[in-house]
Amino acid sequence: MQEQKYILKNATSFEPKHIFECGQCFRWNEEADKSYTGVFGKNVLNVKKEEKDIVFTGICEKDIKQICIEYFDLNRNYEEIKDTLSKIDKYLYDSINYGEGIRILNQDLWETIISFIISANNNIPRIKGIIERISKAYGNKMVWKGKEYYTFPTVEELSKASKEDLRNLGTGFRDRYIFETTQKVLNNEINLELLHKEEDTKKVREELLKLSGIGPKVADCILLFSTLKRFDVFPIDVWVRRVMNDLYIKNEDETKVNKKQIETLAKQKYGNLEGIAQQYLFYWKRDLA
DNA sequence: ACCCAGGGTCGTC
DNA sequence: GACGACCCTGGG
Repeated sequence: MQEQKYILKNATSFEPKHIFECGQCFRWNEEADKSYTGVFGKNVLNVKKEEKDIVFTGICEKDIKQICIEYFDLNRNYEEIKDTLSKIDKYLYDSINYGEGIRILNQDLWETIISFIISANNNIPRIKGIIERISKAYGNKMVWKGKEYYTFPTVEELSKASKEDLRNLGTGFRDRYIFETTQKVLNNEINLELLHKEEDTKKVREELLKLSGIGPKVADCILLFSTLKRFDVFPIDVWVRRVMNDLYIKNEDETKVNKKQIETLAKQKYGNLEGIAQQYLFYWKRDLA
C-alpha cells in the first residue's frame, strides 16, 4: 500500500493528545515529536498537529480523507456542542476549557466491544498491552516505514483463540468473557450490522448486555465510543462517580453514591449530550487526580 | 515486602 | 439488590 497524506486546515476542536488520551481508545501511541500513531481497520495513521493544521499521514485501504472524516467524525460541529455544554455550569465550562480538543471517535464496533470487555477492573497500560498482544497473535501484519503493525482480529480470526490462548495473552479472568462473546457474535446470536440500524438506544443497550463481560458501564462505553455513536448514555466508572460526587452530590463516601442518582442527575443537567459531557469531565478529573 | 487500585462483571445469597 | 471474588501489573 502507498502512503497517503491529508491536511486539515485551520482545525478547531482537534487536539491529538485530548482525543487519544481521554480514555476512549487504546491503540494510539505518542511519538517523540508529540504526534500519535495508531491502527484502526486496515489503516496505519500518524496524526500531527502543525500550528493550526492537522496532518494525517499513513497507509490506508481507501482514500485517506474519507477515512479521516469518518473516524474522527470531522463533519460534527464540536464548537456548537461545547457552546451548549459550557453554558450548563462552571464545572462543564472548566472541563471543556481543559479538554477543548476532544472528539469522540467512530471506532469499529467489534473492536470496541472486545476492548471494553478487557477494560473491566483494569488499568489503561495493561489494557493496551493485552489488545496489542491479541492483535499480534490473531490480526494481520502491516508494515509502514519499516515498522510492524497489526490489525485488530475479525470475529472469525479471534474465534481461533481458545480460552487458554486468551489467558496466556494476559487477559486474566476476562478470558471467558472474550471467548463467549466471540462465539455469540460468530454464531450470529447478536448481529452487529443490525445493531446499527436500531434507533432506540435502550434496545441496543439490552442487546449488548446479553454478551458475556458486558455490564452497564461497558455497554455505555461501547454505545458512546463505537460507530453506534450514542450520546444519550452516561458511563459510570470510579472516576465519574468521584467527579459527580465531588461536584454535586458531596457524599462522605463516594463508593456509597447511588448509581441511579448519578444517572438522573446527568440526564437532568446534560440532557442528550450527557455522553460527551461525561468525557470532558472524565478527562478533566482523571488528569488532575 | 506488602498493599492497593485500576474506565466492572459475574455468581451467589 | 447487596456482597465478595476475580487476573494481573505498576506504584506507593
